[in-house]
Amino acid sequence: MDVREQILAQTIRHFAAQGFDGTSLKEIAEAVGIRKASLLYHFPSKDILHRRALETVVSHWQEVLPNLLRAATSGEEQFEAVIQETIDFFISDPDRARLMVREVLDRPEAIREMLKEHVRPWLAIICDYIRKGQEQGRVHPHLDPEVYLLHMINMILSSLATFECMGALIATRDDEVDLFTRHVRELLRIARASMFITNKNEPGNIERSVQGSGR
Amino acid sequence: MDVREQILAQTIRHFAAQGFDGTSLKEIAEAVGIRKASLLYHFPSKDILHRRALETVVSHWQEVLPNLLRAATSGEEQFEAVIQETIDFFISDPDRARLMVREVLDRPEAIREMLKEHVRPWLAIICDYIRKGQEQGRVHPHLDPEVYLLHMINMILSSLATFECMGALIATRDDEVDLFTRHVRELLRIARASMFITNKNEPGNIERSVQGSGR
DNA sequence: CCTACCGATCGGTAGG
DNA sequence: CCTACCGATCGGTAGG
Repeated sequence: MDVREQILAQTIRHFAAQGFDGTSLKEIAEAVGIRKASLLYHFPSKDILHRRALETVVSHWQEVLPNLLRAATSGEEQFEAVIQETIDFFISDPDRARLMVREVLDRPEAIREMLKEHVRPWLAIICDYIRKGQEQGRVHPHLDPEVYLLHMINMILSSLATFECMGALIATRDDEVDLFTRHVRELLRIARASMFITNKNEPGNIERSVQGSGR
Repeated sequence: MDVREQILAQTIRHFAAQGFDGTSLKEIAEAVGIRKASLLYHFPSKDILHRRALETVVSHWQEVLPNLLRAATSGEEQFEAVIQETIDFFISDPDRARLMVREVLDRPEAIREMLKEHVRPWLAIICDYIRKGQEQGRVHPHLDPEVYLLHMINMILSSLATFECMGALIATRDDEVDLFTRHVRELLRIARASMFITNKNEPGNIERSVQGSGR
């Protein structure tokens, strides 16, 4: 891995843990093993470094997104596959979720414009499928598709961003299931139960997400 | 309102919007209309100011919490009253939600200990009522009580903290219902539909929350 | 509650 | 990729 990539990786790590204002260029440089002035040769300002770090996360996401949408073109299993893929993406590196939540809090206007331009069109497509499900009587008639999806995105992002801390509220049980697996399982159950009209409400298969985390 | 209260109010505002590291004592002092050195007479360090600001929010919450629990002592309506009260508390000042989410990201270990000591005992009480509901067949048998509550707390907190930004993803409709009302309505619907075994899935009455926001 | 001031650290530049 | 350095701002103190 070349220096530029190392800088970006450490930037994401540090910004996710301490935020933009809480991280100095010196910290990042030393985590890479160079001097601050050398870092500023690769990225001429802290703002530009910040922008490039965000682009790294967002572009990874935009590579995955088309696959999600292909899976979302029909019924119940496909919908769950989308939720599962989204969860997997952020499980594979929780710093992505933390960075995005911080960004929403720190620069709401900039993210607003980004969402409008790059996320809302994709959301509209999924909403159409949800409305079809409502016409077919498979999806709860009172569900508000746009707002439902917003809540799911928000729940996935922030529950993974805060799990390490908020998990302290969950009591350990005597069975073999670890906290994180229960967390993801319940997340999927809530998404499913609040969407579909059905009697079956089993936990379902989430083996992939468990393998995806390294817990 | 005396100076000390003004300082705390402006501290909560600024920390919520820009975070601890992104806010200087000079900014807070000038928002109150005094000099930085005068602020440091009332609160001898930035860390102490931070602690007092947090205590202000948490103690407000702890005044409200017993009322919630009293409402939570039985059936379906009571449960919804608790969710509604929690939502109302954070709607009445969204900075509370933003500050708490930031705190979880910035100081996870400190918050972890706080949650274990002050929140987990209350949660255990609510969990018992959920388990009773499961025995009576009113609550989904696969629901994981602790984890479910964690997701609800997280969803309420972070959806209100990020609504102003994330709301950009919701398309405006032609009817009379504004975005924020739809947001809270869907939040309640998800909480209800993922918990109770029932056919009725109406939006329900959320007039209080709409009045509580000043939108 | 103020003015005046402190050392430390910040992001960034010059020059090699 | 480095050393050496810049002005600005930070949290905090002295003294009144």
